[in-house]
Amino acid sequence: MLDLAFIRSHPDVVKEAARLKYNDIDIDYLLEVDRKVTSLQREVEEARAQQNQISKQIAKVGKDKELREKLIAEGKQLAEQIKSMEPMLIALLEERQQLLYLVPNIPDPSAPIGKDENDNVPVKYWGKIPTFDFEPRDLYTIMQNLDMVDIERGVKVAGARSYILKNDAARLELALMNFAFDRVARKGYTPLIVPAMAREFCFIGNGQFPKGRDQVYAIENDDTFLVGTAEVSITGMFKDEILKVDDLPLRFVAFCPCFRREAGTYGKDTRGVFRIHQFNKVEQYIICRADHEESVLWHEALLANSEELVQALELPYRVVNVCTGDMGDGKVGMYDLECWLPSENRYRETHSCSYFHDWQARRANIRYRDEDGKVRFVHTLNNTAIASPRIMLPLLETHQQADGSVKIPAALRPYLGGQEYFRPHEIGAKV
RNA sequence: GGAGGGAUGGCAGAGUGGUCUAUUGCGGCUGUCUUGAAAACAGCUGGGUUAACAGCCCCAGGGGUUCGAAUCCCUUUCCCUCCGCCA
Repeated sequence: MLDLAFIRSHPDVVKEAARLKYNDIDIDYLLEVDRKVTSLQREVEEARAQQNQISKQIAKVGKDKELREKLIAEGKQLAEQIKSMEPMLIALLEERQQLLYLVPNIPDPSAPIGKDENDNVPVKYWGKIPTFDFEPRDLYTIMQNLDMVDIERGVKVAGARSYILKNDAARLELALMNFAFDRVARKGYTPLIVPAMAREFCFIGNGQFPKGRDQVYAIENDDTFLVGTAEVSITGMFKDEILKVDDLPLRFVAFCPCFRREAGTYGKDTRGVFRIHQFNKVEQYIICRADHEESVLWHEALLANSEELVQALELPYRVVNVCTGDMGDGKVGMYDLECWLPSENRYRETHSCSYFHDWQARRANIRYRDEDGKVRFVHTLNNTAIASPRIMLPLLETHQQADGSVKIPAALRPYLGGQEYFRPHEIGAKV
């Protein structure tokens, strides 16, 4: 959410941002609604001020019955007048609020201008693209050979885009979570395990609602929804709080199961476990002072953290600067980290690193008192640390061996009891 | 799931229909005093709205009664105690 005062004074800047983000919000209409709100609000407030005056007089009047009756009649009339204006005012306020939720943030001038992921600009490449002296298998085949996954029974239990990780894949997922959790926590990020279900305000706060409502599972009979990322829960944690500037920045590394409906993706990435409804993720999240330079600094730091993780997993990757049309309404800037996927002979997204300035903070009303005692909205940022099974695609494909086994990167071995290779049923059994 | 009790400003805690539309204490800030600090004393000390304010709004959220609601009524949420169930 942007500052309404900013939209009023810079409508053209906001319109341009909406254009760059392919967002069809009608700013002129918003401003028209806003004008109606302020004029009606003034009328109501003036009537209320009068009413308050009369109430005070009534309290003081004492014995004079005649005067008392007269004042009560006046008060009654004002009460009715206010009552008649209020429904319209409430409706207008609500309409303005809903429109405000749809106004995108202003992208940073450094963000590439473009429509979709094809316009994202690679800014960094790391690692050597692997070559194989055998015919490399794709993830699904590797997992089948190692008896790591049961798609059919997953679908039987939970429907399309569901899966069951078994044997070494199940162990690998936990190891990956632990690996990322440990490594980021050691940098001073506070480890959290946050709720996977959250109330509506959390989703409005992080920007998932109202626009992305169709991507979220609602829990019947309860006012909660399943989160698609820990970011939702963490934003909700600090709703309506005023933080101390000395406590900033708050840095978190959070584990949480994630749920996504993936509505409208039928036929996309249907094979295997690339695009699924439920997965596990360790997320990085930062709340810092309202300062652009500081936001940018942390944005780079978050990216560097993820790069270190991926480097430790010995996975070639590239970083792309995400273009305006692909980055989402709330974001000022966004990097995607994409790992090389041998089976597709291209890079695919495994991490997403964003900064928001105060766009989320305004929605969730998260503020801090700065050194001068002034209350300001915080800045928020987040980035994936590791998401699985998505990361298994590059991991298992890149490190596969001619004999069908998979070599485990050294950095991950401590989390797998020192194991060096995944081989069929070395641990676990056929089901 | 059942029964009961609660929710007030950073914290504690008064206030059960209007006479200052939030008493007071703690904490915090400033000043006096002091070489400095402590103590003592004095003053200040929530958020929002608005171009701004002496205006208006906020006593968990929403609705109602009333000329007037922190206060009365309904409702939702959350917390606490007890019972039941339970990993």
